[in-house]
Amino acid sequence: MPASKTTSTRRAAVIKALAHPSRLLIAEALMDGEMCVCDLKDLVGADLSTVSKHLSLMRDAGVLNSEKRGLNIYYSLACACLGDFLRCVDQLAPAKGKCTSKGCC
Amino acid sequence: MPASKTTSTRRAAVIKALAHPSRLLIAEALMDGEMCVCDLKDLVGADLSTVSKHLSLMRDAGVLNSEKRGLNIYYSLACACLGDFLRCVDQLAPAKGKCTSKGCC
DNA sequence: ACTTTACTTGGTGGTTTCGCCAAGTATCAA
DNA sequence: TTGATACTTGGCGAAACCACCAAGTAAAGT
Repeated sequence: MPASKTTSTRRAAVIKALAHPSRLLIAEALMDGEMCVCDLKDLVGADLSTVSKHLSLMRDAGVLNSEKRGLNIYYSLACACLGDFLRCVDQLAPAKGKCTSKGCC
Repeated sequence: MPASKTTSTRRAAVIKALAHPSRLLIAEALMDGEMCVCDLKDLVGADLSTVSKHLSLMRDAGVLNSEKRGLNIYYSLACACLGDFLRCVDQLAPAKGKCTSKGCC
């Protein structure tokens, strides 16, 4: 069945939440487990408010969950499937050449 | 191993190429096989120049291939992995609720 | 109550993206 | 070679995005 326009729009909103270097870096880091905002700030190296806005955006898109414990707010991946997602991305943007890795295309 | 900033930037560039409703719609349509620009124009419902620019962007990002045959230029997916990619996206943005489908999370 | 720490929200200016129109290129047919 | 079709490229205004600063909120310690 062909995808409808509304389906594509909904999916694109999720993809957009990952389509920024800092946001993707955050998501990749969270694959190893939850982190608080201050740790992610150090990772990204941007202003705290900037990181916070990235995190809110990703949470609103459904990519992240957040939980407050004491003074800290811990963010975690909403879904463990990010690895498959990135495997596809890396096939599309190989370091060199075109889809030469095993099992690709 | 943790992802580096340059890795995230390279990946984000690919993801960005799919992070737009019209571009994603195009990619989804091409899962069923190649199409020429004029067919994709009808699918998207935008100006021909707009569609052409979306296609160029996706090709430059490595998502699409293009081949000229006669007057037409046929675009096709560069990688068959898009299905896995979208499966993950749909888990992140379920129509309702949170990751309730089988095999998710 | 006051301070500190951790984070969010509002605002702002600079950059990027987006979609259309107009003009250009390339291929094929007559 | 003239014309038609298929697509690309340049340019422009409108909208969205991004990163910082400043100010606000919330929990915990003193």
